[in-house]
Amino acid sequence: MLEVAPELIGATLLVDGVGGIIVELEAYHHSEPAAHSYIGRTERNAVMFGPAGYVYVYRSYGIHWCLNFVCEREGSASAVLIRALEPTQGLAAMRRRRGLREERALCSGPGKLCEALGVTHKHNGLALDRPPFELHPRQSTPGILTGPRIGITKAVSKPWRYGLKGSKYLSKPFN
DNA sequence: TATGAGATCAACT
DNA sequence: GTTGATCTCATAC
Repeated sequence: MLEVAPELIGATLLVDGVGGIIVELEAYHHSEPAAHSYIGRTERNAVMFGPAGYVYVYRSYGIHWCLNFVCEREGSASAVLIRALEPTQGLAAMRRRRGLREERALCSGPGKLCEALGVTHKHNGLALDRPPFELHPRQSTPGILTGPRIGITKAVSKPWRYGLKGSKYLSKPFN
């Protein structure tokens, strides 16, 4: 999973033809307390215990949705949280859903990203290679930054946050 | 610019 | 009953 996560940086994610380039994500593994799958399989996180290439969506703070890709590794439940995109496709649709905002604020965070792409719990458990999802591998290897994860209260120090170097669309800058 | 509160709900204890 | 992988807006420097 830690090998797969950086590969997704620079890839293009589309939902129903709307989306962009993944510029930031975080890795979660069920062996560390910050992950939802840490405690074990429950109704909510069941998708993470399934095969790779599926989407896990959950509600955060009662308000927002967060989008994850399941990355199976040796049968363990692991996933990457998609934290930010660089919007490239369907800008008009994203603005309509998010309200009029500056472009760099459309997808610069997990909750914003889901709202912009129209992702909700209805997408939980869907396959990444089937409609409405589309995932295109990147063409070249970009500069990748790593750092501690954001917005969690456990295992804060693990440097499992990945970002696209120099991107203006990160939820928060890397140091 | 920086900090702080409020929104709002599903899953967990 | 509590908590959280968040965001936005208001108020205070």
